[in-house]
Amino acid sequence: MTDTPLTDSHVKAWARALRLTEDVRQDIETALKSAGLPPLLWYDLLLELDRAGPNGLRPFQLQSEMLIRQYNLSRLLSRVVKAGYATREECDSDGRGQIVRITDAGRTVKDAMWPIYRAALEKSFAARLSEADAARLLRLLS
Amino acid sequence: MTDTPLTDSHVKAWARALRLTEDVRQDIETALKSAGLPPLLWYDLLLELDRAGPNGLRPFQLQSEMLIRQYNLSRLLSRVVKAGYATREECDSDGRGQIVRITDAGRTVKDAMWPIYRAALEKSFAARLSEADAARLLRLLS
DNA sequence: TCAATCTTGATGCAACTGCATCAATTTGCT
DNA sequence: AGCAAATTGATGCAGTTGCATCAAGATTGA
Repeated sequence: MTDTPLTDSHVKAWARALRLTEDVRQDIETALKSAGLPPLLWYDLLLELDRAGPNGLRPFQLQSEMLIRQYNLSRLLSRVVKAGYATREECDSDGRGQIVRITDAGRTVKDAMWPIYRAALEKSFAARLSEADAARLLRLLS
Repeated sequence: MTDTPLTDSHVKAWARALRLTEDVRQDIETALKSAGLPPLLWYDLLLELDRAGPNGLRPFQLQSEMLIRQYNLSRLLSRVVKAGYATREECDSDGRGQIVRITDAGRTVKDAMWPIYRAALEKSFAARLSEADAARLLRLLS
């Protein structure tokens, strides 16, 4: 089963990548928090919901888009809905299911988050990686 | 202050990198858990302690090695010490401080974690990245 | 048809994290 | 020396996550 054996380069690259993403992510969370905005996870959710448009999404669809566990999404949705950034409605075609849609307030907050997110990315991520390197990185991970 | 402006490549590369590391990390955690072993964070700690040798390390030194908050390390240490994988002793030269050392049991568990960690890395990380790409990635992030 | 199985989503409980703050030194300044 | 400031580490509380499990509706198949 080991088509691609694990090499020393893999291990070292993994360690670096983990370090970097943890670090950058932390910087982003800190920036969002000190701007009085919700955490990064909410941004991902609102982004998906906004992209989905007026038809909304079923939670299980969100689950596969975002890297998140079912029970975790369930509770995240509770919080986000409670905050007024999304709505949960019953699903006509499936009695078990729901349809989740972003609200105007949700769109507003998402849009407010992006400049902060972006600035943090610039300071924390772009500062360590030239544009050329970012392009290479993107190619590597595609 | 924006030496390196944030480009579209940066943003996309960031999204990919975050996705990848989250995904791989999750696979590793799952593998460790189903092997009845402690989480990844413990491995990092035990690795640092083992590297430090018999002199051990001060918590604040561990803090700067690992990406972890002070209060978080404090409690992680409590758990790891309670599990018998490390010891906390008073520090002679600094009455506030402690010295943390790995125990034999800690070394044993660390060594038991590595094959699982490694196998998960192989399946989850190496499977998506050739050795050449891993080497490129490492170079990019160095 | 209708019972077994699968899918969708929620929740009680325990563990973990973030935040604010505290206590006990140690260090630095005058 | 003596006191303010900084460093080191712990902890109460609230919020979040993981795990196991549950409930309710869909689907499959004899």
